[in-house]
Amino acid sequence: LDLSSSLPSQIETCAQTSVSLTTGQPTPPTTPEPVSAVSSAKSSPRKMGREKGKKSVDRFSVEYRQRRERNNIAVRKSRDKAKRRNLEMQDKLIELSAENEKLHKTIEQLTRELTGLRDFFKQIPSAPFAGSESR
Amino acid sequence: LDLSSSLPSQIETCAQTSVSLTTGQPTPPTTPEPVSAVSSAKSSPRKMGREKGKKSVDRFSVEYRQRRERNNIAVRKSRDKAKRRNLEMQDKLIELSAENEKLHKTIEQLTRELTGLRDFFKQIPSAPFAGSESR
DNA sequence: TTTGATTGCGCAATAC
DNA sequence: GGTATTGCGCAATCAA
Repeated sequence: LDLSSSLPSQIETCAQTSVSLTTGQPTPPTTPEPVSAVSSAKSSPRKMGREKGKKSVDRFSVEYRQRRERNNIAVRKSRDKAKRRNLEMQDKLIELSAENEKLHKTIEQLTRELTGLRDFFKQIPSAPFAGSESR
Repeated sequence: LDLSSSLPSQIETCAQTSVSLTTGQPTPPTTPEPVSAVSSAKSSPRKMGREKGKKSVDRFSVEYRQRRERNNIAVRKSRDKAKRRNLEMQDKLIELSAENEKLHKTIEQLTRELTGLRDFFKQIPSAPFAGSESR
């Protein structure tokens, strides 16, 4: 089973990305804290058209960082949840499979008993039974 | 669950961690080709300590970009695979649950038949049966 | 050592 | 305006 779906996507390069944070950490494996220092104004909800107009989100504003941080938490939470769900699903699958097998065996056994009993019935000459209990 | 309402951006955005933007684009919704020009040497496998020493991986070298691109593809592939697996697991779960229910019903039915047959047996006076097939 | 596969993580878009 | 999901790229790590 192998389906190598390789789509010729050459786009999406997104250069730039000098991750290093302002702190200078080139690649901190564990340090989601880029900058604690306030680098730019933010208390002015409106009017920011000044200075580099654009709809830039000003990645250094406190609000921005707070929003990011909150989202990061939400993301983490959501992913943990999904992961847990999948794990539970996996367990359930195993559990159900086992029960299923057991059920099949039980049915086999019951069928065997029923067949035996019926054969026994038919075998008896002194029993003019011809009825069929059900189905 | 609705995910086909609007997919305006075919190409993703960039904007990674803080600073950078060598290209100047802060968060362009469409930036397939940020930099096509080779910005730094890459034909020298060793010796790069000069120039901003550091163990920086030189994020602009061609090799780096190639490795990144490969990995991105691998990541995409891996995630699609995982997603597919979970989806299949979900389907399987539903399927198994249904079968399970059916099996339970079947067992109930068989048990009923068996019981009926046995009762019928016991009811017969002209039959000195005392055996118990099994279990 | 190199390369594909996984995984944790943050970003941004978007669903809710 | 706020959280929850989702796709994506990066980097670390695993596994061949």
